[in-house]
Amino acid sequence: MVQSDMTERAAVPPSGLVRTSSDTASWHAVYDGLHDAIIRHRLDPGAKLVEEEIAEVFGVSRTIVRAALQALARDGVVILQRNKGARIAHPTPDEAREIFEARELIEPRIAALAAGRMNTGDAERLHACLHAEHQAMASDEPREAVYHSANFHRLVAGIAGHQLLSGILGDLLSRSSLVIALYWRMPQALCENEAHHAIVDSLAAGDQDRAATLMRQHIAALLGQLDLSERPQRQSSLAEALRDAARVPKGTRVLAR
Amino acid sequence: MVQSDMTERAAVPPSGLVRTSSDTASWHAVYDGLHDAIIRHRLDPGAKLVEEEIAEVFGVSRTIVRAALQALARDGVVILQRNKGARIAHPTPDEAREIFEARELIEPRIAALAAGRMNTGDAERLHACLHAEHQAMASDEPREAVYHSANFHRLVAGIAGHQLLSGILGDLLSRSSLVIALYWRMPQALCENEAHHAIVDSLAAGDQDRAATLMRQHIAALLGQLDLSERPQRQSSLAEALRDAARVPKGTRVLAR
DNA sequence: CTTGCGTAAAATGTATACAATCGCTGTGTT
DNA sequence: AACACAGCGATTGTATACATTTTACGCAAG
Repeated sequence: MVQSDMTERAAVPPSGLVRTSSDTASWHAVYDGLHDAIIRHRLDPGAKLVEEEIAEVFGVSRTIVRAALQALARDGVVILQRNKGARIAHPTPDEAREIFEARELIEPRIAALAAGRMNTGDAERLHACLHAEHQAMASDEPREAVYHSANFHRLVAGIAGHQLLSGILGDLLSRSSLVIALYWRMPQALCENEAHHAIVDSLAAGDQDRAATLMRQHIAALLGQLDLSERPQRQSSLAEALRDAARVPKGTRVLAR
Repeated sequence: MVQSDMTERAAVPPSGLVRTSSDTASWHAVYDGLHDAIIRHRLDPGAKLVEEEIAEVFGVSRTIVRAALQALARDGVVILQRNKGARIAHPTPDEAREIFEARELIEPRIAALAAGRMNTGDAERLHACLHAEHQAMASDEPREAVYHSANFHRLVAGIAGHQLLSGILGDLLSRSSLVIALYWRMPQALCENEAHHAIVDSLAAGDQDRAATLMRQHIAALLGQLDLSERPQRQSSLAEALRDAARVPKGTRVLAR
């Protein structure tokens, strides 16, 4: 879904019409590709992002890649260190807590707003999302399930119709994805998408108070399922914990499946 | 406070030591300069920002300026349009409402957190800020007063000790500055910094509930003092409303006083 | 006087070249 | 064997050149 066949350079347009314009900034493609790879856990927290490699994969110059990395850095999913390059963010337990505290503050309001603006199409989309999440679970693909779970929250935010809060929450959800990759306790694998079902019900019923309450409880429960016991400083600074040698064998093209 | 004497080029370091390192990204200087100029209303909403001009003022290449502009765009204080360049953002009434609604949600929580972490130094700084605001008012400099007013909220956020929420609020405050420039009803000029005094009192008393309540009421009052009656689409798209001909006479160096 | 078009100037988009820095590796010393 | 350090390759930082696009201007036709 990232890109079709970017291994071979500039991707010449099929027809004669060149259409060089495209009113969206050209780094959006790189941004989207990296963002997707990050929140779907195809790149691990802390992983190094080398500009040249990314540029080659997407068939653009480092100029464009840098713009994309800077945007991702402002989203909080990438960390930029001067002269040291870019890495996938690696939230500390404190940061993880702050992210979920912020969600606990914002999402109940979003749920309440959404409850007041639901239409049939919205309900349909929410159910489709829940179905996808359930199916991923059934297929034993927890990564996909977590991804769809986050999408559920994005959908609700879209329904709420508050551009600003939706945008803020979007960033929080992206970072939540990193937090889950790091601190999620798998044990009770079948989390509790019951919560999502209950939220959909309250939304469909237009019950703003109940939607807000359920959402707040849901976020609190999620936070409770994280293991935020202080690990040591974690890789980086101590010989980089063997340079991730195990998970990225050596010259593995870590991007582009 | 932005820069000392930027009319003449690159600001050569005073001593022989060149100090090329500086672990902060080099576009920060440009970012800070522009950001300060924007939130202090030295640049008006909607104003064009030409890369080459800015580059000349700060003595850097367009590469750096572009990075700064992109960062400002993600803050929501600058708008980037492909092939059309950058402009100071010009929030619509809807966006203005959303900004203050978000503040109404977030700032009470921040106030409550701050009330639980006050120390004497904090109280001192808050009082100093209030004093600066009052003095600016007395000197008939409403711009400065509004600036210090925003700083008051930034200070409270700093005391709260929640990095994430502070960061989010920082962006909201920057955008609020634009909203105020556009929609503030001056009539009752001496706004009501009584509200700020009352908030400081509740913070110093460590009364979390009262701090939260007062803050919520304060934000609501601010929102009420805006005139968000729908103006037409406002400049841009209709011959740019004469290209600001009135306020920027022609080749005026709009930056650098 | 207005409208339309074509050319020129200005501004932005992108790639590339080169400089600066980092981090690894191998060599020598204690 | 452990450590320090010099050198080199890899990577990032910044400026600049060039392509593309927008915008401004002038001239002619209606």
